[in-house]
Amino acid sequence: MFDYLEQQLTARLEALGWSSDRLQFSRPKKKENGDWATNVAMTLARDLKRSPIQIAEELMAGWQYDQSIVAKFIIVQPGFINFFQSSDYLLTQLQQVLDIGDDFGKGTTGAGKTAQVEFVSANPTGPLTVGHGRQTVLGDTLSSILTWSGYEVTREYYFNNAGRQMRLLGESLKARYLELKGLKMALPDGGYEGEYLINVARNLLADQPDLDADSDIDLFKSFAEESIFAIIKSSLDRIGVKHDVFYNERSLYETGKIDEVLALLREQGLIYEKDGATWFKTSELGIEQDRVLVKSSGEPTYRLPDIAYHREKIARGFDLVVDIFGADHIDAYPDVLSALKVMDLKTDHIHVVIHQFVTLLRSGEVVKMSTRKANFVTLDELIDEVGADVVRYFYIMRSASSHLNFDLDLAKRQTEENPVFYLQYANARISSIFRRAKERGLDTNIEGADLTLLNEEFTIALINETLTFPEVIDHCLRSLEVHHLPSYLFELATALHKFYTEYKVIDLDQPELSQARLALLEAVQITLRNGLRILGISAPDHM
RNA sequence: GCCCCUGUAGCUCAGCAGGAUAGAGCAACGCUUUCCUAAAGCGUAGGUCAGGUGUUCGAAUCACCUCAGGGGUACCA
Repeated sequence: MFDYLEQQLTARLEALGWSSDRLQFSRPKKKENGDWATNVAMTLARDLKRSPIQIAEELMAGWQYDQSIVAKFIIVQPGFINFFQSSDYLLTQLQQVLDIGDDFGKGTTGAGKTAQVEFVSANPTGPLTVGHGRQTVLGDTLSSILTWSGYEVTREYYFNNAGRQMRLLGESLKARYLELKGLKMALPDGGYEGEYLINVARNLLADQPDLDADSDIDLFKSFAEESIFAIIKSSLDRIGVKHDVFYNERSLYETGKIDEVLALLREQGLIYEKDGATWFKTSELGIEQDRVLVKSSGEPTYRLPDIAYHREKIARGFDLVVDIFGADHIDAYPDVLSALKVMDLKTDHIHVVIHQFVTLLRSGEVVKMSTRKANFVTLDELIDEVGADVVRYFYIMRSASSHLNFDLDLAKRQTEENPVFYLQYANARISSIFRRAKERGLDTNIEGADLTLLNEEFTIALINETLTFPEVIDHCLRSLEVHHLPSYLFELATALHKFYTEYKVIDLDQPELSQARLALLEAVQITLRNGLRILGISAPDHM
């Protein structure tokens, strides 16, 4: 209908010699204002120096519209033109949902295109925390939206298993290991104090009991890395996330990509040495101060491999690249982009989604989180407490740019009034009605149902809500914000519950009407299931 | 100091490609179950959209300023 209106109105504007540049349509909030509206008459009023109402009337005078799409249109103060869809159109759309089924809502925006989503990317120094969890679910859900829109998506995890932090980790494990053998040894300065490392040390002791203070640190380091990666991957698995590529930063050194970047930047005269370190002259690129790329110790800072990695992302030819970062990484992003631009690379297709922090509340107190300190809450613990479905929903129900308050007590206490269960219940309710309908001997085959019987107020509302699904997916895609989807599904569930209380689906005296209503419920269930599938939340048939 | 995010109902937050009377959940109060799952539905109450100025026919939405909270501003990642 949108396409039809746009094409029709554009033609009419042009016929009158008026500009169609500012033609736009919106969905009115109130149903008395129709299904689609345009404000074009008001935006033209200034240029044409006439009243919006007059303009609208002249524009629409004598319009012969397709009655299988548009039922009527009205011109109202202060100058809106409101369009009402025909019931033919509505029911045709509904029939299409039934025909398309599991594919309802899929878009073609990304057809034939590739996308890469980088998320989590936590180094293997500790279990995933509640903070990582947000990024995990955000990235995974966004990936699903992209897949749903036709993209071929690569979910990627970038990690670094070398450098100062990993060395500290190895030393921390060594200290824990020796501690278990009764040898008092202090953790290194700034070392990892978390309990999980004691467990890793226990496993190492069981595996290799003969290590001592003189043993090679690399041994501890690699054992720690393997153990912790196993923990991380198990958390990801529990929450239903699977990465396609684990990209090791080290490979950038081995293939010489790091040196290439340095050479390219040097060619541009943007590299200099000072105090034994190698500096990137970011001050020439509009950034406040210069940055160190290689420390005086010879080790690069994280910026250099980040630049090389993103150069590789571009070289790998993705049509769309999305980085999901926590707010603490916000500073690196402009450096990386400016470096890429200096190297004459196109960066328009690289998008960065920055999510704000998760504040965890327990008993009304803010829980401080730090991987290196002992007191943090892991994603695993969170899943243990509230379950994977609830965790996934809570993480994406808010926009990424909002600070997220995750109240553990509330999440646990409220399990029965949780929005997740509200959605799942809507789905289960439909399944239940179908089961009951069969028991009562109704024909639950919806083929050939007479949809024209669906004409009551809340029925129409439910159909409209169902048909909005593709627009919601599109909105998520354009904004790279996934929280619109859970909001929408919640509204759809509300419309369903409302419908359920108003009308009886199973009515043995009116089998045709029952069949038509079952057909509608089928369409609603298709939509709920498709939506929940994207969110990675289960859709049980019983509650 | 500078950069990013945020400020909307008691609480948690949607809405922010400018549109018509600003929404939801929770909390509060009241109502609905001989009938397809009440994990539901309906109603009442609750707002100077942080404050100010500007742009516009029209601003919660855009611009600028101020205030408040969070994050960053490392030869940590």
